[in-house]
Amino acid sequence: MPELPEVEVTRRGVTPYLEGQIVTAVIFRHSGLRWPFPLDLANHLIGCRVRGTGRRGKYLLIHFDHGSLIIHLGMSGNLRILPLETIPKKHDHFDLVVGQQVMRMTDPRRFGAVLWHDAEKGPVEQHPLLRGLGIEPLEDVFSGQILYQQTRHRSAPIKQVLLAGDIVVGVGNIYASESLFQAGINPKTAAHRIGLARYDKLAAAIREILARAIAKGGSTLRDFIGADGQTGYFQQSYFVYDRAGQPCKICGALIEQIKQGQRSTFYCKNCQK
DNA sequence: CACGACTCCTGCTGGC
DNA sequence: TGCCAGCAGGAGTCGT
Repeated sequence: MPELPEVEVTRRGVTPYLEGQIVTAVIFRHSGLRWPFPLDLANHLIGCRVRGTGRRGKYLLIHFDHGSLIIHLGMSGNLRILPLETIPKKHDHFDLVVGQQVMRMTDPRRFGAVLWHDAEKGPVEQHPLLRGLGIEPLEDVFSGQILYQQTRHRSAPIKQVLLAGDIVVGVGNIYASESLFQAGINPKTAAHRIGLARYDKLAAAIREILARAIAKGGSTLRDFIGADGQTGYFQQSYFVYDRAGQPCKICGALIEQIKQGQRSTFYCKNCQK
């Protein structure tokens, strides 16, 4: 269910239940997801106090004095806060028990991850998975100028450069199509052939679309489940994503669907040049 | 360095 | 109605 907005909404949802609380149990019900679980995690965490949470791209961070838990939700993961006695279901793989609540991770496709980063190895931002990540799209330093500078040697289509995450993080397959539509840029355009003015529009579009999705509580994803278990009302608010063959909401031309790097891209031939 | 193909896994949908 | 190929919101890794 990820995309940056859903991860951020999840982070905000679980934070009040975690912050300042003492971990009383850690339970794994599977040997691992994308990578093996840190099976000795209980030794690191039981009796320790959660200092706060954070996020880097689509990685959710739970900070302790001596290190950080790194959680990725993959394609199908979610975190929920549940009463202690809640019986786990088939794809519930990881529990972090804090006080009278359990933070439970569910992930049917198991593309997610749970990792431990020890503070002795330096700040968590230096973790191998986080080190190479691009800039945060909602921070002030993100701009069209950055996109322009960083793409001068990138001949790949702009859609794939956005998804790669090494220039800007958190723009997933849905919001990549949506932002390119809003900026009027054809997703097939080679990144180094796009000028500063168009990158200014793209940066603004990315920022606006992600911020709006967060404000709506991540409800723009069909099966997004928030930390409180609310499924959110799915609203058909996309301009192009998943609308192949339907009329463009701006010009009426039919929305095209193509494949780029094994992923579907949706765009309007007429509005995006 | 940059790019593109491949891969992990389960569940659901659409076409026959 | 039933079956099954194909596809799904991610992203690390490897070969070129």
